Amino acid sequence: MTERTPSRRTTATAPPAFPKPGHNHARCAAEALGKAEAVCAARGTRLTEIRRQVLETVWQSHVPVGAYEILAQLNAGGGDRPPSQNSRALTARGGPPSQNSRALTARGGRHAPMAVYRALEFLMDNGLIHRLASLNAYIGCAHLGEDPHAAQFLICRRCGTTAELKSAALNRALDQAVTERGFTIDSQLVEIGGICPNCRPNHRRPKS
Amino acid sequence: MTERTPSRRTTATAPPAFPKPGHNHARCAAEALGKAEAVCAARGTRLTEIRRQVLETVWQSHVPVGAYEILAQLNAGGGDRPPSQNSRALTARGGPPSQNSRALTARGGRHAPMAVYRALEFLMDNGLIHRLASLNAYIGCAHLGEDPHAAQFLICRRCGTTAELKSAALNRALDQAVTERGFTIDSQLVEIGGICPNCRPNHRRPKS
DNA sequence: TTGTAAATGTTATAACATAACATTATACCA
DNA sequence: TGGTATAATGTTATGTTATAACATTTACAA
Ligand SMILES: [Zn+2]
Ligand SMILES: [Zn+2]
Ligand SMILES: [Zn+2]
Ligand SMILES: [Zn+2]
Repeated sequence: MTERTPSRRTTATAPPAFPKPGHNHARCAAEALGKAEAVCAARGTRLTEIRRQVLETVWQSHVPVGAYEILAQLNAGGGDRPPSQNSRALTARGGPPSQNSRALTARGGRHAPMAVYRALEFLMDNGLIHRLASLNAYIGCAHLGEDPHAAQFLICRRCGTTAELKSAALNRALDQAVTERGFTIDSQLVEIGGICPNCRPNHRRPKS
Repeated sequence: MTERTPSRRTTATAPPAFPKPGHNHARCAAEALGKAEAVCAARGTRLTEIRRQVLETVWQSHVPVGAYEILAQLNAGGGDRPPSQNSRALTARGGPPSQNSRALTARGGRHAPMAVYRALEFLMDNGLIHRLASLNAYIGCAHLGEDPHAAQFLICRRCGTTAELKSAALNRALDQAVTERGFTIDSQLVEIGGICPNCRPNHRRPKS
């Protein structure tokens, strides 16, 4: 790999900045929902009410969200949820002891876990969300409308914010290292944990 | 077992071959156990009986194994190893292993899940095994004795055989792609699914 | 010996996910 | 429009993976 010289030319892809704390996230979500509609229309699949609700919940932030947390939000009244704190990626699952999930399945909420998992499956099948195996959680796809793609993720262990990376160089390196061993890739899972630029203000930036 | 003579001597970097079906795996396991002893001795940690049993179970093949499968094998007398030097009466409740895991915790097996998870935690902390997040399963570390390292895994979806890769080039590419975004890596998770050379005999080899 | 830290035992439950079948909604055609 | 096939959702139950909390035993050495 050559040295990265910060050339002024805007040749390559635009700088995919890590999601910043103050950004207009309502716009992220609105755009994502809009594109999701388009994707489903193009594919002839139906973005039903519950699927849309789950997708909205996933897009409430750039922090991955677990299936049962989605369920809780749906059952707590769906749309006008309070800006609840991230419960993942922090050391503890702070907060009051969650309700008994078995009780929820019986009666008490409007939806059972199956409803959420089915919606998540649909959204993944249609390339609208990704699952993060290291967290057992889900996040909206940052490259909607593109073909199903292998993605990499950067997960901040402090704030939980997760960015989707689509590095061609990384994919090349991966492909080469693997092919050398006679292996044929079907799927890849790349999840990088660490500290994001927002959580380490005095980080060394590639000065531009 | 078609004896494929290793015709040419490898010239360049020794290709860390994917584990072959007919290889002398008893040797893999024996070596791993031996090195594990050394590692623990060097670190001043104790490779106790149950930890050794779990490590042996993990090393029974190159296919990752789940915690509850390890538990079942332990409780089935899996490693029929004489309990040497352990005066602790093994609370000998004989009896057939139940299917129900909850029953196991109560009574019926010799160990509860906690015992296995604790052993797994110890083995991971000491760099003796890795956890595969995409499978919720565990595999012996292929680079024992080296410092705690970031590893990548190639997982055959047909035979389950999993190889540990330690590609410097891949790590470089990863590091660059991540650093460009101002991210600092703590941990990495790279799990590649696909077909291994043993399961695709007519693959194109880098014939030299 | 005896105190202490490490290890293990024990019980309970949390957290994540799927199987199986019933019911309702939707689309599409006659 | 009505019928019917399919998709979607509801419902109940259970499977699978992992951890919390506290009791007891063991190893080790002062
Ligand atoms: Zn945003
Ligand atoms: Zn952060
Ligand atoms: Zn082997
Ligand atoms: Zn294979």
